[in-house]
Amino acid sequence: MQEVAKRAGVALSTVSYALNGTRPISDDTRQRILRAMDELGYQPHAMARGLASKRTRIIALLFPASGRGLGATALEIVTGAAGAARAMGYHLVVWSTEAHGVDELRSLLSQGLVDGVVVMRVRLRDDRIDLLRTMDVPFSMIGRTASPADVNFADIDYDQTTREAVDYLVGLGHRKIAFLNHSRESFEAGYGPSVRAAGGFESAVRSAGLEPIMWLCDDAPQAGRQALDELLVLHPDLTALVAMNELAIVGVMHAIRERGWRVPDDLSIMSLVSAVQTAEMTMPPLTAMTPPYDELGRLGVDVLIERLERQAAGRPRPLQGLLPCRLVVRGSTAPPRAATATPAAARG
Amino acid sequence: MQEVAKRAGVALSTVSYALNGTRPISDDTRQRILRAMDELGYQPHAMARGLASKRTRIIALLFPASGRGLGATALEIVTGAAGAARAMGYHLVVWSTEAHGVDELRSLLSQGLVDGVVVMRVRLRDDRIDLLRTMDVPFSMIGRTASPADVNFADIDYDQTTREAVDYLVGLGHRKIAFLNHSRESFEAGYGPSVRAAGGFESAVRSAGLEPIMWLCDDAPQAGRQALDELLVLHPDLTALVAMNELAIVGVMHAIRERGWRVPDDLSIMSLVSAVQTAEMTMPPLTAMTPPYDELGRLGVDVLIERLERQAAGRPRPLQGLLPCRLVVRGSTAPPRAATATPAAARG
DNA sequence: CTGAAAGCGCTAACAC
DNA sequence: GTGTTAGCGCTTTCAG
Repeated sequence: MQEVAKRAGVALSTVSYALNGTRPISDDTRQRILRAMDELGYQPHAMARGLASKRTRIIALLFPASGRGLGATALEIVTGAAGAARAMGYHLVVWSTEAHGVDELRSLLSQGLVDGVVVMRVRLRDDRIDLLRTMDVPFSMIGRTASPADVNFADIDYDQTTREAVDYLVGLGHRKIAFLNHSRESFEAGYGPSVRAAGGFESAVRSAGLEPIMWLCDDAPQAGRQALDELLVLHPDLTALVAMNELAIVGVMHAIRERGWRVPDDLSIMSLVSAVQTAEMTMPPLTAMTPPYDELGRLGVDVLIERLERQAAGRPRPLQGLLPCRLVVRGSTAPPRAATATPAAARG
Repeated sequence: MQEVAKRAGVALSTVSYALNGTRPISDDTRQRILRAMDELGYQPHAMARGLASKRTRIIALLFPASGRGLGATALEIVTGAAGAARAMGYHLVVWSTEAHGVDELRSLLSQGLVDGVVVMRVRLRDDRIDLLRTMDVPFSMIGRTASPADVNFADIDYDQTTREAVDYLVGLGHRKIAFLNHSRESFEAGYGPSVRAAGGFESAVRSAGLEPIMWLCDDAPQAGRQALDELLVLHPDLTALVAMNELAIVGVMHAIRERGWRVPDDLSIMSLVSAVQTAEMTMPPLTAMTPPYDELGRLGVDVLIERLERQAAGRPRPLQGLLPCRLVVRGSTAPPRAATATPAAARG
């Protein structure tokens, strides 16, 4: 740094100011400094900066170690988060502390390595969030706790997403649409996605003048099969199904085939929050509301850094971003058959 | 730290030595120090340690930003790597520099933030590896370049994995087994997995006294369909198929259904390097050789840290770990039908 | 804007 | 083992 200063013909402290923008610097001087840095291939030493400034420019991403149930999903979030951090001049460390619990998180935080934390996969009641609050560590969430009023977060707009899915099906002419939600446990536990999607479904269906049909279903092929059978007993005139559960959909589609029906001719299927990769693993590929997971990761980091840099003094109001899923039409949806004929009769 | 020393009744430097194990310390003293640290809730400051010791205890994971083609896979590697790093007292930062290229990587490395790098998804010829070599940054690879002789790496044992798959099918009684490999381009480019799997297939099949049938196929349902049709023209008595390509398998299975055949009765299907999540997305779920991706990530970190800590002076010899996939039998494989009847005739 | 200087919290060398 | 001390490479304050 001394060398840079010398080469640019300025004081060492001026170089520092130019680097952090801590103090205004004339454009001419800044250019000279930047050139000097370039010529010498100078890169500020991250640790020294961190030690001196008490701002490490490192943030942590807390993610679930469990893995199952969120393969491609979580990766996209990580990718998006890493990209956003990088773009803002931050580094992203990953901490998968779910296994080791809150104590480990506490000790990690005490090391002073990170300026803030992005918490993935928050639960409605979340120890990690409580800890972050009491330790007064800046953080943002991807997802929401039960009471996120004063916190920066990024989440999927489940309500809006479900509405759009229903609207699309209604637009195709469907009048009898069922919603296969997550499991009963998660719904009754108040799990955000389940609850908000249910709300969106009901209001969208009602405003189309239809009757809401919701079914709770575990995420397994066998559960999906059974759900379809039961649904068709109660509503034999069903023409479309919206589902939150990818593995359940596999079962549903198989059950449909066994009846001699076809997707989408006899029943349209729509996957609700489904990553590209899984939507294309079925035959036909699934029309889906695809979540912008990378943007979600990006936004999670953005709101944290916003909090870090601009909300340092006086907290204006939390930044909360809701991202809707994007409709991707593939092969599993179509207008319903003529209402007069049942599928079996129609083909028979 | 001063406080810890005071409370334990020792010198500040002794606390430091106890912390890093830089110098032998009596058990009694160590216990007193540890207790004092515990009581005061002391945590060493990561950045200060890093600055003073020139060892940051942070390593970077370089991963492909591209995302597609490796959803759940890559996540498991990240998870495994993060866990291993954590267990060894390291932090893991993620750098997805593929987009920004080698220049960005260079500047990242110059910041002195990391002690070493784990490179994911290495290509046969890889700029990133070249850069790491010239900058003399310790690194390990997950996967292999063309000439990995002197480097620490962790990779899947494709050869062994393919052998085991073939052996399993031969054990079931199959005598006519085809191998659906990756695309022609990747095979001809010498892409490691394609080439090594092909080698394993050929040698396993030959040692069972059978004829190797390999087909190159893009990773898309349509390509899979076509491949199956073509294969069955040339080898109508095929009873089993081993495939590297998950999306191609989707097409294969669909083509089989359209012929009125069933999996596994008329044709056994085996997925070669298939994550759990995708293997369970089909009906029937796929018997697969499942890669231990989390262990791969873990091992990648382990061999890097080994290099960092023990190979500091005098490089004994590189640590190179090959992990075989694990056979998971699901519903897509079975003994072949009696060889005398073709499937169609058998059912007709 | 300059130049000098005091840390940031630790490591590691030194003399004892 | 102890106690002391000189940095690590930067930020930031201070007087000019």
